[in-house]
Amino acid sequence: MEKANGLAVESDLSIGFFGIQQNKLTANSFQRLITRRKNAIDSEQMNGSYCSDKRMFWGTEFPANLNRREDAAAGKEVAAEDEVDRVVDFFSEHRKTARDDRLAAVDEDDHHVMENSHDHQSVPKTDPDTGLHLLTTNARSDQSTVDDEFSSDAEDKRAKNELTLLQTEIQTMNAENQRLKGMLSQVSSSYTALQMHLRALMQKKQEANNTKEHEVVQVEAQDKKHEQLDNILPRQFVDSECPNGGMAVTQESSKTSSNKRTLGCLGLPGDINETAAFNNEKDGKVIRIEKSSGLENPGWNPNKVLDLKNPNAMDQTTESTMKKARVLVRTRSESPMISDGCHWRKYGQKMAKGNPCPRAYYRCTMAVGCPVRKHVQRCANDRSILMTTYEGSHNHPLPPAAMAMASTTAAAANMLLSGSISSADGIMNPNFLARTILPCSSSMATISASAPFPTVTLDLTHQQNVPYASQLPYNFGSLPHNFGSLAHQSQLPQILGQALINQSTFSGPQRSQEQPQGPPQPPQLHQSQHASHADTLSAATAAIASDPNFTAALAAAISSILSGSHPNCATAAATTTNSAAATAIAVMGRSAPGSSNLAPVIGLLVSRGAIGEPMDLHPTINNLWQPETQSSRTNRARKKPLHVLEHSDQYASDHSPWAPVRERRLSGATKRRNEWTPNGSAAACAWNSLVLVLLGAIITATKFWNSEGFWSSVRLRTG
DNA sequence: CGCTTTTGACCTGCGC
DNA sequence: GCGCAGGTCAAAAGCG
Repeated sequence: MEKANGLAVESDLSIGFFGIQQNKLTANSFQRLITRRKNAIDSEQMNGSYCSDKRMFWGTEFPANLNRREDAAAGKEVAAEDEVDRVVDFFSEHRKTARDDRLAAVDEDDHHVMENSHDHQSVPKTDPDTGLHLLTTNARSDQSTVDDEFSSDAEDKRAKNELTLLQTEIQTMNAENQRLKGMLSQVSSSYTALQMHLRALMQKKQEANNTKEHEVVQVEAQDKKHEQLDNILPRQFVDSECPNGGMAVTQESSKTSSNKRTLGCLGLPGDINETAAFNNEKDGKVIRIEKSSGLENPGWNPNKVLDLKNPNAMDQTTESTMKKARVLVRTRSESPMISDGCHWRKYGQKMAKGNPCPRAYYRCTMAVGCPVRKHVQRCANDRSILMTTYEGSHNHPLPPAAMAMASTTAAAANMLLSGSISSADGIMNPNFLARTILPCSSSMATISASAPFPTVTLDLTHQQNVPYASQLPYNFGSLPHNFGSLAHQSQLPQILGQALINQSTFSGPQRSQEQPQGPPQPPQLHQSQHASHADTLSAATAAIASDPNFTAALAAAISSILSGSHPNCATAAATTTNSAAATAIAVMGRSAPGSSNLAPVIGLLVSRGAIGEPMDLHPTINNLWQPETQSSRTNRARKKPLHVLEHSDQYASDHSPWAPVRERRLSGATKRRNEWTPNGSAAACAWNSLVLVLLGAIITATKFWNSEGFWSSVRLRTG
């Protein structure tokens, strides 16, 4: 091996490949060269490759930006790597051809080198595909140096042109890849919103039509179907975590029937139960595909499509990706659990390594089969900090009180997921991510991504000055002090303003663009008035903080929306006399595109005690309000006939999958136990809700804000 | 008695 | 293959 211009090259063979011919050689030196070349080729054959380390080869012509190994280490995109692979294969093929030619030429040299050495001419071979000049016996060339240099320059230029074209193509494909990712993200968001809407509608319909007689008929029909299926299979499994439409795919160990696991849920429509089974010969397990009534599956998930040839592939990819995204909320709380508006059932507790405090595991019980889980643990270093980690997305309508946390965590998780997809290892630089997403949030919240699970951390522990119940009045009029801690962050208004700028769906009424210095005014709500948004947001912040009638006005506006007087936040904001309320509606209404825009505001109001519990506002949510507990689930299962249980646990409580979990009469003590908001910290929870709402807006906004600039910069840097 | 919480066993993935 | 750690299940204990 030799060094040339500081780059590692493999003797003169590589040089020959690039058309760099050598000078005239004497007979002796040529003989030595041939001997050396043959040794090199023999060595190459023993190693099984001409140039075992691609970096040596690429190092001469392809600088670091096409270095595969370094790209992988830097988190290069898969698509880009594929492209590089293609390039590598492309040139490897040509190198192989050139090598064969050279081997043949060297053999020939052995016979004729002595007598014909002076007469030999290099025989350039032109690749039919690329036009690259592949010289086979350049060492014997007696062409002039001038000709050599001319040929070398031409080949260099040609190779560089090829490289430029390839690099351009890679960049084009990267750009297209990002566009597709963006489209996928949008489709996913739209699907989620549509799914929620569909569930609400179906539930409404089910409530109207679901009579007892109908249920009995339905169960009998299901029994018949199951009897038929039981003839085919000794036992079937219906995964409770797949209450959605289509198929539930479970994997059953051949040794024990209790050892099953869900492979995924197939989004296949149809109303006839079907079951198929096939053996996975590799691990001796039986794969069962169960197709149940589409009407019985509220959470039908078209994202999950099973490839029968590779049943694990897509489902596991999607599922693992979604499951791995976590949102960690750090709060200061003395209560065992923060109030997030959802109902949870504790299903386990475990000592985690490195922390003397146990970790409690909870499962969302607001709907049967909801995949959302969380675990709660106190910080080892600071016991006053409660760390709540959320995982998964709710598959049911949420009460307004739960929307603040849910929308925030969902937005944060989506942000992380959409970003991590573009990196090879799925992990972003924590500091970079935090700085990019929340540049203003150093004292409010921080976001970080960490291994092994991509985790977004919403750190609310810096609000140490936020008074708890005893100090924080239930009046927004007291908010200036607290809100000011946010508002004094000079960048916050800009961020929120950017949120308005980047969310173009809002079409609120135009108002005066002039912002008087005196009493704060509502923000400019039209998207064309981008320039003033930062200022108007700043004014809005002050308006919310200073207006004592904010809550009442906001509640009135929301009531008008719910009663149908106003179809959306925009019109409600336009008609609300209270400027701060109009601002809040406008901001919140745009904070969660595609979802229930009012929900965060309602949740905020509920938590503030301004309006009643959500059942007073929304009949659909009311039906899902009662939590399920483990024992109720267990007992419900015990009391139901076996055939019902075998079909699905979820149907045991009610023959309709849309029906809520059976309500229970709770004793006073139980009710007290079920009070999620701990005594004395309700106001703190309300404050957290407010922060979470703002965080949701910020995260959602910056997701769009940075969708091009941020992620493309990451790609460019690694690409 | 009905319900919740506890807790040991079990499962699964990962690193060595 | 083994051990470890995180996560889950479900029987049993505890509570009102």
